[in-house]
Order: sequence, then C-alpha cells, then structure tokens
Amino acid sequence: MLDLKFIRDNVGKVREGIKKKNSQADLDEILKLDETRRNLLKEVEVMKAERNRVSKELGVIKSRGEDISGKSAEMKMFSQKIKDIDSEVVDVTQKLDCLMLAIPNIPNEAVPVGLETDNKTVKEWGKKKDFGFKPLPHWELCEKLDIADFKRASKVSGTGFVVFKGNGALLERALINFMLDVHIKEHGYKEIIPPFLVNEASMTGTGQLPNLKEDMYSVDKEGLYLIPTAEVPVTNLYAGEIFPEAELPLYHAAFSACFRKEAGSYGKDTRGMKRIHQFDKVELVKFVVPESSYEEHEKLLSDAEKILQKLGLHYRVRLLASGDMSFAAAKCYDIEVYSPGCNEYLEVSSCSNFEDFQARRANIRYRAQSGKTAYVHTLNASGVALPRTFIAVLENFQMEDGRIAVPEALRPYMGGMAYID
RNA sequence: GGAGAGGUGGCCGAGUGGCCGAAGGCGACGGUUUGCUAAACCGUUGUACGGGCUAAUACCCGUACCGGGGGUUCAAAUCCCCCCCUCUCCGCCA
Repeated sequence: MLDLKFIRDNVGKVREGIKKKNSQADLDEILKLDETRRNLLKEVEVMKAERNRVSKELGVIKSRGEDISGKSAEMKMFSQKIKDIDSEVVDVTQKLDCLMLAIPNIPNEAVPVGLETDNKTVKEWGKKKDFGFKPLPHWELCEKLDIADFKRASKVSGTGFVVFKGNGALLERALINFMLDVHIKEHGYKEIIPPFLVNEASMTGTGQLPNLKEDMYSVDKEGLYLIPTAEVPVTNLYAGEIFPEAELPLYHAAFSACFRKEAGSYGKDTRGMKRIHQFDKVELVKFVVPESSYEEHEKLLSDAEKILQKLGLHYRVRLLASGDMSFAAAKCYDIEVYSPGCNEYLEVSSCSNFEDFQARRANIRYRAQSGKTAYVHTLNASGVALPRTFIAVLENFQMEDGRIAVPEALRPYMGGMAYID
C-alpha cells in the first residue's frame, strides 16, 4: 500500500506508476474521497472538542450535587449529530481503504516501462548443452524411469497434480535439502517451516488479496487460504511488530508446498510439471532497512542464482518490465532456467524488492537508533521453485541410454547415487 | 468440543464511570558524577489522523487509540453484547 500523504503530494508520480503497471486503479476517486474525508474530520473534530469540554464541566457541576439534566439533554442531541457524521466518515474511509488497496506499487526508475515483451535479459550463465541426440521432454523421462506419475495423480486429485515416486521422490527431497543447506550454511539465512494455511489478514498483508483471490485455494468454512508461496506466512510473521534496528537485516529461508489454482492459464503448459496446482518451493525472505534494500536485492538475486550454478544449469536473468511485475513489487528479476526437452526458458524464481509496500500493509516497522520508527523494506525470491528445477535437472542431465546423471552437488543428498536409472 | 482465567504504551504492570493518554518499574535517549566501564542521581521518552505554522517527519492546537466490532451514557480502559487471540484444566485425536 502506498502512503496516502505520498499519493496526495505526488499525484503525477502515482498516476504514472499506475499506468506503467497497467493497472486500473481509480486515483481520481481516491483523491476525491480523501478530500471529503478530511472535510468531515475537520467538522466533527471541532464538535468532539466541544463535547469533551462540556462533559468535563458537567462532571464538575454534578460533583457539587447540582442538577445537570437540562444541559445533558441538550448534549444528547449534540452527540447524536456527532454520531451521524462519524458514520459518514466510516463510510468514506472504507471506500477509500478499499481503493487504496488496489493501487499497485510504483516501479523503480531502473525498471523498463512496458509489457512482458519489454523484459530485458541482463545476464546469462552457462550455455545450452550440445547433446548429440534429441533430448526428451521431462514427462517422457518421468514415465520411462517411473519417477513421477501424472495419470495417477489426476485420479486422486484431478488434473494439474503430480506424484513423485521412488528416485523421483528422492530427487525432490534432495533438491529441497540441498537448497536449504546452501542458503542456511553459506548465505546466512535462518530456516523457517511455516503454516501452509493462513488467514485473510496475512494474504492482504503481502498483497495477494484482494487482487489475486481467483488464484487461491481456500477453506471457506475456517476462513483460511492455502498459501501460494511461503512469502505469505514468513513475511506476515512480523506483522504489527517493531524490530530493533540492530536485528536487521533479517534473512529467512523457508520450505513449503505452494498451492495455486492457475486460473486463466488453462491450456498453457498443460503437459508435465511446468505448471501444477501444488508444488514445492524454498523461499527466501529479507527484512532490511530502507537504505540498503537495493543492495540487498542484488545479493538476494545472487543467492538464488547460486543454486542453479551449483547444479550446473544454464539460466538467464530477466529484468521485468513495469507491466509484467507483480502488483506489490517495485523491482523484480526473474531467473529462467533452460529446458532442452521443451526448448524454452522456465521461470524458477522471481526476485523482488517491495520497498515498504508490504511493510505498510502488514505494519512491519523498525526502531532506528534515533528512536524513530519507520517501515522496513521487504524482499523475497524463490531459492528456487522445485518443479521446473526438477525438469531442468532431468532434461539437462539425460543421457542417450536413458539414464539421468545426478549433478555432483546433489549426490551427497541421494546417498551417493550417481545415476537415476 | 467443554470449563475457567486473561488481553493496557518498546516491554512488564496498576487502574471498576469524569480530575486517565493512562501510576509504578524496565528499557531507550539526554545530562551530572566518573581515568574507562559499571553504579547512583536528575530529566526526557507512544502511535495515527486532521488543522495551523514551516525548510522540516521541528513546533503549536485538536481528535482518536487500553485485543477487534457494536451498544448504554452528557461522559467509557472502566458497564453491557458479539467476535478474535492467549493461558490453564478436562475430553477427543495425529
């Protein structure tokens, strides 16, 4: 959420930001409601001051044992008027808050303006492998090796789910543990295992609600949502809290399953596990002071990249254009790993700086040395998402004889296994 | 699921209708003392919103806030109702 005062003082910038993000947010209505609200407040606060003054007097008079019934009847009417204006204020404020929640974060100046087609590749690591044979897509490899089962998964849960089996399950588990170990032992993150169901306040705090409601699974009876990413519970861990500055920056690494309806993407990436409703992910979340957030953003990106480097997977880094960034992000890099079986780059991480956008929504602050409180900056990145990494490992390390060579970095996590066959 | 207790400022904790934005303590900040540190002593110390004045998030005024929402009252931290959360005990269960 943006600061209302900031919006008031920077109408041009905000309007431009909304446009860059391709958003429909109604800025004019917000400005109108804001003015109405302030006028009402001015009026009612003067009345309240009067009421407070008279009430105090009446207390004194009554304590002397004198009669106050006449004056008190008069004040009753006055109080009713106050109540009427107050309810108008509540009404206007609710409308205002609702519209405010729909205003996206403003893109950082370094972000290219435009749509998905304007994303820029800012880095490439490794290169496409020369196989000497036609590499198979992962769904064929999975079936041949019997390590993942899409048919049976759809029998128990419907389309868009997967079952890992045998060495496939082992590979999945190895990847999770490998990623966590790298981030915890080498990059200084503290591990978190969060709840996979969260309440509405948490979903609003990180900005998934109200805009992405359609894409979320919910348990309506309990008012809970299945998390689409560990970002939600981990960021909201500190909702309403104030960090001492000395505790920042705070780094968290969290494993979780993630649940996404992927509404509106039917017919896209339907084969295999490029886009599934439940997937595993290791998420990195940072809480930092505002001055350091862009420096921390670069470090975050390199922490996530490290995983693919250690696995020896060719990838590229894309700086997202304003219209392709998420609602809450100010700047975002996508890491895309190469899939030779599908011959395309697959997103495995979005590495975002939210500045104070989430912190303001979730009310996460820090107390500076000076004693002043201010909103922290929050950042997160997948470190990294499992299914597409799983795909990349299978497809990049497949051999002509049908076996998969296990990347060196994963072998210790698979009991020394060198090949999946 | 049943019974009970409780939720007050950065933290702990007093406060059952007006003189309570809220005692006291801790912490933090400033100062005195001090070779340094510690201790002691003195002082300061909530947030949000609106308005005024501004270079200013400095200052002044006002309003609101004692888990959240509603009600009673001239007046609510305090009384009433609903909800949420925490703790203890019992039951059920992985």
